[in-house]
Amino acid sequence: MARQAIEKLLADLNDEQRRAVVHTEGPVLVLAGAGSGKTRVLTYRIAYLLATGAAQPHEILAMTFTNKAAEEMKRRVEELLGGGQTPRWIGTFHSIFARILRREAERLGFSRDFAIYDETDQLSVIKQGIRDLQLSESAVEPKAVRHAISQAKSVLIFPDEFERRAGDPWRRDVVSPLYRYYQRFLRENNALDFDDLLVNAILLFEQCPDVLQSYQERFRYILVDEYQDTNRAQYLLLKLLSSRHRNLCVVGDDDQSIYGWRGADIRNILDFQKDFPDCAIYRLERNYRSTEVILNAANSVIAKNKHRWDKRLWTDRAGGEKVTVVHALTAEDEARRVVELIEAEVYRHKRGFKDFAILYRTNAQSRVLEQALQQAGIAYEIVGGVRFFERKEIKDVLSYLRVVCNPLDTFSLRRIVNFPPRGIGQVTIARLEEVARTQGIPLFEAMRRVESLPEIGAAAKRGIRNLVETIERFHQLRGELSAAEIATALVDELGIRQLYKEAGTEEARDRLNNIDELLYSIAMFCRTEEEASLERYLEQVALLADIDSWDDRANAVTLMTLHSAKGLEFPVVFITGLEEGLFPLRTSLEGDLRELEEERRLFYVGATRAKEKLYLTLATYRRRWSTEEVQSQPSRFLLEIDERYVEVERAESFGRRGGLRYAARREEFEPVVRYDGGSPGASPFFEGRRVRHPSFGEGIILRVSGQGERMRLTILFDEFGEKTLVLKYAPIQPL
DNA sequence: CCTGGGATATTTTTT
DNA sequence: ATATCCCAGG
Repeated sequence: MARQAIEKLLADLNDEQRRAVVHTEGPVLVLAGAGSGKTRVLTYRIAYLLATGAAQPHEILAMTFTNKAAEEMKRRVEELLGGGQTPRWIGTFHSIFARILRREAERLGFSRDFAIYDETDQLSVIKQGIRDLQLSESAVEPKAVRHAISQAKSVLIFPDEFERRAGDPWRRDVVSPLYRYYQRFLRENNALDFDDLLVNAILLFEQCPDVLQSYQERFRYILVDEYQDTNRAQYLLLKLLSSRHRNLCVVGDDDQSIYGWRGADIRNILDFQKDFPDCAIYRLERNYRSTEVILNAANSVIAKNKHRWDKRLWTDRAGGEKVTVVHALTAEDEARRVVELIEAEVYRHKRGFKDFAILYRTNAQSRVLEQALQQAGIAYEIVGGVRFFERKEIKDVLSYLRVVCNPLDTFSLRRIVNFPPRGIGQVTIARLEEVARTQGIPLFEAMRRVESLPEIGAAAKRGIRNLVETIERFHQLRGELSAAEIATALVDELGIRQLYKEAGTEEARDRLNNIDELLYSIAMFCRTEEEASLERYLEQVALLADIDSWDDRANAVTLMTLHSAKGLEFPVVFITGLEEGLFPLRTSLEGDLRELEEERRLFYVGATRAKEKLYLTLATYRRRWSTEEVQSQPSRFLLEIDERYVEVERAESFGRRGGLRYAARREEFEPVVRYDGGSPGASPFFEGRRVRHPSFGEGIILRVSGQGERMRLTILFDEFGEKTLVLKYAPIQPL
């Protein structure tokens, strides 16, 4: 490409960015603060490598954290180079190695149709293991076991070693046998979980040096985004793949490491310098995103972390509006106030709804916010939460497709065996499983032999015969028809749409719509992908992140978790639920300091998403799941912000009457560091207050007794008369 | 032996 | 508020 074009490319960058881009040979570590243009460095680096002819598109491997980031990177490289030169190997660790494993599956002794198990699948396997191994069901927490197994895998500890190392009884007698069971189950079902995608890639490379060598040769340049969130297995993969050409460029920020609970290991940055002593280090410390006020406020909080490298982010966007802290009484008030503030911002600064993000620590917080936005008629989009692909009807169809691909997937098979209902109940399934176990064959094989099984009733036999026939027929068709054709024909033949249509309820209509949406998504996939097999579609779905399905062009307010917000930016950001116990989350306060520091980094990530205005909101009263109401103290993060950058709004009254009134006194936050101090503050429930109960309707409080969650209310209901209810158990709402 | 209704337990973040 | 579990009816 012309020298001119290359110079034009480099002209877009500042000095430090440019140095990081043109330093193409050898190991490079880029320490890039929030908003310092690290994605820019990566895309320009790829464009530079291609423009200078240093690399062909297929010789570049780029790892991102989400599929969306990968798409974005491809798009921007194309934009810079005018298309036709897009690297094919840009993606998440999981999708890249899933792809490599499909190519080489046979070398590891499983077939390339392997299923990818998500968390729900994993939990079901573990639950079954608890039953099969006759462990005490009440004493074992499946989630904890899943987590322990996942952690072990991410540092490459397999069942044998796990057993040897298991110190405490829980690991020795519970996790260890379950881990063994779990791995066997996955293998028998031709399935891999997320961790296996990485672990097996390592095993593949270790066992087949020729395979490793071919990929080492191929990938002359390797780039990694969000390096601070990689785990041990990912690090090893990078080391293996880059050892031939040693052109490995990683970009990260230790202050934005927020996936420690998933095995991300900050040591990866330290070890990078140890393993590549000749590595070049570039620091990007100029922030282009936020105002000085926002940046300094965020910096003052993150500075409280002990375990970090000192660095000083700066910006030339001097001044800016102060960060506004909004202290509401209840979560509902908080939501209403957020909506009011959005409306005011739209009016005052002529903003569009897509300029706003509302962030929270837990998905459960989204509901109240959603309701308030709905009432105000503001368009919004929720990222994550109840995921589309986790809805029952979607999982049903996907399970069918999975079984059609891979009949060994007993787990999906069991899910669909009686959907739509075909007269096969638990007893029949149990008997078939018994047959499978005693004969040492997969469940599907047992079902194929149903004719010769006297213990199965005639009606059930007919159902099973039917199911087996359908699956085998579609399994055959896989080669001839596209994924979309198979899915449509299958849904048709099973009468699933019919089923929901006949039900006629609101819920059934939703489900029907979701099915149609799924079929449409498969059709789109077939149109855009080169290799649009059913396997590839299922893989893509399994590896989808919440953020991947976010439509960033819609003019809507975005609601999402702080984790999902990583890497994004918005003119106006609300961080909600800033209460001790919620953010930072209670569990992080009980564990060691590192967990609290990770929460603080999460706060830092959230705050640095804002370009022009940051709001921090909290409520004194919040319901955790449907009934229990907790009273909380302001988050310590609020106290840690340098007060020069903050203004405070505190709601004094309960709302609507005359609007909220505010006092701007920071002392109101002064420290109550413990979460469950339980000082009796203002409760929303007092004599004379009108309230609503879902079954008794509206009423007025006559008497209040007790404190906190044991508070008892005597209420005179308009229609049901006088009743005494315990607040903890009754979903009573103030009006 | 299957089905459906009601009771019960369960929420941290996610590839 | 939702998914899973348990029991009674068909």
